[in-house]
Amino acid sequence: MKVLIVEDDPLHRSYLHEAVNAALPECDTVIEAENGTAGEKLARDHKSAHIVMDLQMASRNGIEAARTIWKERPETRILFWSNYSDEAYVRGVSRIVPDGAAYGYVLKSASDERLKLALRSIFIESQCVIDREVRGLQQKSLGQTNGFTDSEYEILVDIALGLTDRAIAKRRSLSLRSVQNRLQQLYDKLDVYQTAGDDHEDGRFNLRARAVTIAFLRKLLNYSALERAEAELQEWLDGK
Amino acid sequence: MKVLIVEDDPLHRSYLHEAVNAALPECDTVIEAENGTAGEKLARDHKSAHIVMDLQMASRNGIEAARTIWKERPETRILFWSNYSDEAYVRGVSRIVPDGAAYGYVLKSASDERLKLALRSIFIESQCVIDREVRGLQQKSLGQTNGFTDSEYEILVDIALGLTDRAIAKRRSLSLRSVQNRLQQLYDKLDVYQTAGDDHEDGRFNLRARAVTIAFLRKLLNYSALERAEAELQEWLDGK
DNA sequence: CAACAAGCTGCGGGTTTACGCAAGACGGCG
DNA sequence: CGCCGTCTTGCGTAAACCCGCAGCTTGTTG
Repeated sequence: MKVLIVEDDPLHRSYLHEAVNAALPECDTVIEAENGTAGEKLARDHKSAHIVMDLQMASRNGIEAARTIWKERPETRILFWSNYSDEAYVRGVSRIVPDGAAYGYVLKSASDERLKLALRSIFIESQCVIDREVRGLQQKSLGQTNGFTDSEYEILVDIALGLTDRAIAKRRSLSLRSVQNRLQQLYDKLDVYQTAGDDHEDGRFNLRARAVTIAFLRKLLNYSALERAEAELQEWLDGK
Repeated sequence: MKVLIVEDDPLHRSYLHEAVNAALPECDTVIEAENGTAGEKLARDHKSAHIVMDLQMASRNGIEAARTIWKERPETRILFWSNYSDEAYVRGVSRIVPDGAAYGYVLKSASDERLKLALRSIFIESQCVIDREVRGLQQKSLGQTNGFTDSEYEILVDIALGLTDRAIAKRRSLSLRSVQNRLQQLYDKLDVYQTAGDDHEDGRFNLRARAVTIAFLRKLLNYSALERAEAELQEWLDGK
């Protein structure tokens, strides 16, 4: 059994290496990549079906790498090992995991024990292991309570990219008015109107920009999500 | 001589601990804090004048911690040790360093050697040590070439926060028109108009939102900068 | 099938933005 | 001092945005 570690921080990488050795005696080879691009290549070359992947790497982040790897061989088991549980990451991951694939999401702050357990569960037992904290987010996020619909999230991304209403309408094949409807929905959910009783309309916000800000502060968006969205946008722009 | 390490990743913390021991035999005590708040407290209690500080910590980030520490004792020597050289960080740091203070900025990707050298230079020789890569940014950023004026940066932050033109005008004591002038200046510099010959006005951007996006993608802004700006904004809102 | 909720769309109008034009204000500099 | 560049401000306009109102299309449910 082979395990591929994709992680750009050398300290974390060697820590992982050790953890894998300790948790998986049945593993005979451990290979390492220090960024997403190299990770993809190694995964392809070695046909390795067991990967531990950092999100947030400089060159090509974990989500992108995972997506292409899963596209080639959906049965690959991937354990995401991340510093953060930003909703943006969680959403990004659950968007790309193939049906029935075994994967995991463990925070770097988890104990050695927890990490080892997750390694065994996923790689040996083919079970999904999602960190408790992440799980909470997932439920809230994908359930409708206080969570965002896909369409809401979609426009959020679109305005974060800086598109005009008209451009969004074109991209998503909607009428102008529908786009604006969704925007209002979004504004409601993000509670953008928090001015808390300003008598004289004084410190009003620019709703569109404010929504993006709040989404960022709440980690609904983060750099990585923006980056991916921007790439998709460029693709679309080129396509037509 | 005492050294305080403020760093939330345990692996990095122990690595630093070792590095300090190896580089500074004259150091007899090393204390550790795992977030900014604890770091401030320890710095105060121990009157420690030598600090290694991570930027980007969950609870209270390095820039904030450094600011309050320097406010209390400006002669403190601080070595910032960060994963990234985002312009937002660089600008944030150079904004708070007191006149004549010795400080350093070293990237986590630097070699052991470089780190140890920096530790000695700053803590023993009281010299500033700025990572080459960071230095480059600083020059470009603070020099006028391709860099952003303070007023430009200010307005960038204001629209990123989601303020309206009117609110910005009030906050910065400007006329509406001046705010809009500065915005245009900003749009120019950020090169927001990149649509590269769209015949039929098709995929136009919302300039205001797009500017923020581009700033984020270029790391002129990041989460930490936004967070700080938001805090300042709330202060201002409460104040009047 | 009727009833109803949820989403799409057009119309209309009040506000905010983006920006050209042009008149001061201020700070060097020969 | 007069000239010049930079910054500020007001006026005015076209476009974009926010959003209430209302008619339609669907999918769902009793």
